[in-house]
Amino acid sequence: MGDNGLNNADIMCEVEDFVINTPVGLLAIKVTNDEVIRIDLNSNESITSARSYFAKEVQRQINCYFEDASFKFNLKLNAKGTGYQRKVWLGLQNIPLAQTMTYGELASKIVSGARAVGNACRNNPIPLIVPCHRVVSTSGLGGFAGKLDGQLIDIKKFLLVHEGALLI
DNA sequence: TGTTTTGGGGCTG
DNA sequence: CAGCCCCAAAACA
Repeated sequence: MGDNGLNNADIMCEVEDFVINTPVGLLAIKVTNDEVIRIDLNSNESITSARSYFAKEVQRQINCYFEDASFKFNLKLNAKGTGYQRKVWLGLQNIPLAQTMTYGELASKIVSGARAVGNACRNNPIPLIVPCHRVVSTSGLGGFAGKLDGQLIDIKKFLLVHEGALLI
């Protein structure tokens, strides 16, 4: 890491943005040549096509997931965050399909606190693939993408139903 | 229900 | 560095 806070990779890699349509609305996706950097839910941008080979592959895998929730993503991810955040995000990826865990349960696994886990989940730059939707509150669904209710929570609910972790 | 405790992160000075 | 505020929680009465 240099003084300007950038890795060499940040300088060298070209970034491609594209927007796809999914059952949970438009997703704005940001990739480099070989890594997923970010996924934004509820994008307001219009649909744009994936250009690079890698971008097309990301689009293909996301379509596969919406077709069949048991599809396993095989994509290189580059989620930028603090050490703690990365630890939480790693924990998220270890929650099996169709299962949920409470913020407190995940916290005890990594020797932390429930609210701290929630904070890190809120800052997850790659929702969907890093499955923060599988973490719920003891007294309900908890939040999603920084929101406690509304459209985003409907998406969280949809994903859990899609995966079979939640009855309709 | 409401109140209290909680653990990281980010901001400010 | 310290102090302060922000939260997608949880425990408890």
